[in-house]
Amino acid sequence: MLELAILGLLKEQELHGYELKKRLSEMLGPFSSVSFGSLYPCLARLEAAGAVKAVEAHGDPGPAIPSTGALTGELAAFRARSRAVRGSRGKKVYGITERGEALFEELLLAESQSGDDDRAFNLKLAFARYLPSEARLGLLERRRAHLVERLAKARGAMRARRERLDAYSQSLLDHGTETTERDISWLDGLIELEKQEAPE
Amino acid sequence: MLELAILGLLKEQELHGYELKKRLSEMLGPFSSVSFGSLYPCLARLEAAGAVKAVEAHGDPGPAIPSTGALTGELAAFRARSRAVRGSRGKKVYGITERGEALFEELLLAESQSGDDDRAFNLKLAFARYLPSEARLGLLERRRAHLVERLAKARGAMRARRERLDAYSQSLLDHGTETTERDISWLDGLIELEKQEAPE
DNA sequence: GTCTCGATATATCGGACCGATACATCGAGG
DNA sequence: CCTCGATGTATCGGTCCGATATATCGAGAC
Repeated sequence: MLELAILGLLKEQELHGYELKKRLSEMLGPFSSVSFGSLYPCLARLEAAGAVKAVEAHGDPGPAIPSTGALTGELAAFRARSRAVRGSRGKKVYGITERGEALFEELLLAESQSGDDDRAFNLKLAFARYLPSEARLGLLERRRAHLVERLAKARGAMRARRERLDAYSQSLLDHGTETTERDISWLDGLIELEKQEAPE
Repeated sequence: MLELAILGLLKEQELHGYELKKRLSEMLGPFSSVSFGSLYPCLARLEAAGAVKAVEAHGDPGPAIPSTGALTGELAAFRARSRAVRGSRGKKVYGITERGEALFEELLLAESQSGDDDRAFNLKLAFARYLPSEARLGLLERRRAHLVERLAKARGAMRARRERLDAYSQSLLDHGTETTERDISWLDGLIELEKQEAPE
């Protein structure tokens, strides 16, 4: 799912990894932030897949690299190759390719059958402006259905086992249930808005 | 953190993997449930570390295994070895050891500097009855401080960048903020209760 | 009686993501 | 000049996950 986030941000603007992480954190809140240990490998994957591409670092091209001591010809050549694509502070600025745009669409539309459902939904909603209205509505309603199911299962479990749980676990479960209810109300608000804006 | 959950459940009762998963799901709600792909390797780790131990499967010892066709001596010997520790349906029932009890205490007290903070807190709260009152209060107040900090950071980011975000992202962030506020209120309730029960 | 189906049960595999860590450069301030 | 903190890229080991394979058991169909 990180792919989706990166591609979505690069759609608007060319960025390097570090900046990408900052944008991501402010987009999804300081919770659920992304680590470099995921980000850089993911960028490498996307580059290998031809979905993003390191672009010429615009702005100041940086000083000549102060070659520290004697460099073998090999290393000097490598640095020369890097220089074309790295900015002043060794930045590698990435841009999205056409393949990347296509991949973005695909990921955004995909029924997230896999995994991390909360994270995936939040991410998709953050890029919902790229979806046609009916797909947006579908996303919201699928999410709502999911939460309603969750809630039903939680209530069932509570009815069956309440007496076996101590006060802390009960409070935890109650709070979780309440949070899910509020999530559903919030979704209802968004769905309402969505329908108003596309009535027919 | 899965270790903590497993040890906590085995503290109360000897269980096998499948049952462990069910208990875990009902303890933490149907969200944030644990997969077998984590559970079994984790049980193996704990067994290797001497924190849990496969115990004699009580109840019916199961029928003689209907050895399907010809078995090599190797395989027959292996099955014989397993038989001692597996119940009727091939169940492997685990119990906690003294090392496991010690590990549980350690994990429960540990300042969860690492990782998955939400999950870790929920888990610890679910086992809070094993903590002395002041440690419980510490857990709650550390969590509260964490959320307050989160909230401050989120608000700061919002003030700075609100105009750059579309309506969907804004709604997402607002909802997240509100949820965090409610989490804090909930914690305040728990802290209040805790203080009433141990006033001096 | 036997056949099939769903629940019970254990286990492994590849992959995503994380925290820790290492390393280098830059700018501000002492 | 020098150190310190922010910027910046990258890798490593490990945890957890979903998918999948495999096998047994009990209930109900027929």
